[in-house]
Amino acid sequence: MNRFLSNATNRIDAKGRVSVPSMFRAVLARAAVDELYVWQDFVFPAVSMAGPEVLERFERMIGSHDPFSAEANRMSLLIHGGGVFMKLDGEGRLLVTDFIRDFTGITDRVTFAGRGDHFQLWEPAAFEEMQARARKERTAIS
Amino acid sequence: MNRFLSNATNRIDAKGRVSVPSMFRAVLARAAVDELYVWQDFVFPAVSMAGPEVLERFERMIGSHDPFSAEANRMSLLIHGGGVFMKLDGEGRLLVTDFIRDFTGITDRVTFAGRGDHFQLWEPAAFEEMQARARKERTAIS
DNA sequence: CTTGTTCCCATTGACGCCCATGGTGGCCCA
DNA sequence: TGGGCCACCATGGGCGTCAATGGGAACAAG
Repeated sequence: MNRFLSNATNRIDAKGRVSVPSMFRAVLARAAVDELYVWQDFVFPAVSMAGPEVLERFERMIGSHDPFSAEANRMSLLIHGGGVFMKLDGEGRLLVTDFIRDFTGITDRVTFAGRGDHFQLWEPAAFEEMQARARKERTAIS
Repeated sequence: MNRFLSNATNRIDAKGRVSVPSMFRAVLARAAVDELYVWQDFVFPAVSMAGPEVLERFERMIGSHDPFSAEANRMSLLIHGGGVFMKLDGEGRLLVTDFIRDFTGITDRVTFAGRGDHFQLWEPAAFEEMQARARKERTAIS
């Protein structure tokens, strides 16, 4: 399946690197993505990653607004100002930068969470708590 | 019949595997499912399994919301972040991962419970208790 | 020169794939 | 109807491969 699914928690090593779960790397490889667009989530204290086509989608969304509107400005601020490009090393690891740490509260462990067309990096406890809350607040799904 | 019915309890072996009851495997085979969508139930401490079409049903449900809404985000957190794909081994067994254990409390035995269009994995005692409670609280069916 | 970053290589444990065994129930045949 | 044979299911374990992790050394940046 060609989606980002499930969650897994990996350790950050002494150099600040963490392995991206192989399942996610497989999805990226299938889409021939080697440079990741990374942005700070708009709702949760998590950092999201996906191929560059997501950035393009965001930009088209901005483009559909009046470029001088406050709305378009806010969007650009989040999408461009709150985003970076990153690449994985030869072993499929990424460097957990301050950009990621400050926004998520991640220290020594990272929870990767699939979100369909992208995946996210969470501080493990924050992810647990948010998922539990989502389960409670859910309006009937099935 | 092409439904998941009845329940059975199997032992987890030293490598953390457990046989899926042949009755359930037969239903999967008839539906030509070889990759299972597995999700953490939204109500009970059980994980559910079914073919990928269930995930697609969930995703259509998300798709009917504004993709940036908190509601859509919560749903995705459960459906994508709380779901995995799994496959059975050549003997029809599945690996009981931490993803399953942590959520269900399963340790060395698994109760499989048919639920019509899907089936669930329970910690045996939790299943007993929940079934007993359902029997009490049932509102007249017929 | 010092610090942080990237590219390699090493290790260990987990997982996938394969084959083996025992036990139970069903089926056939006498 | 009883006995025995056979098939299938649940379970156990070997072994090769790959993922996750650790660390060295070359390299670039300040």
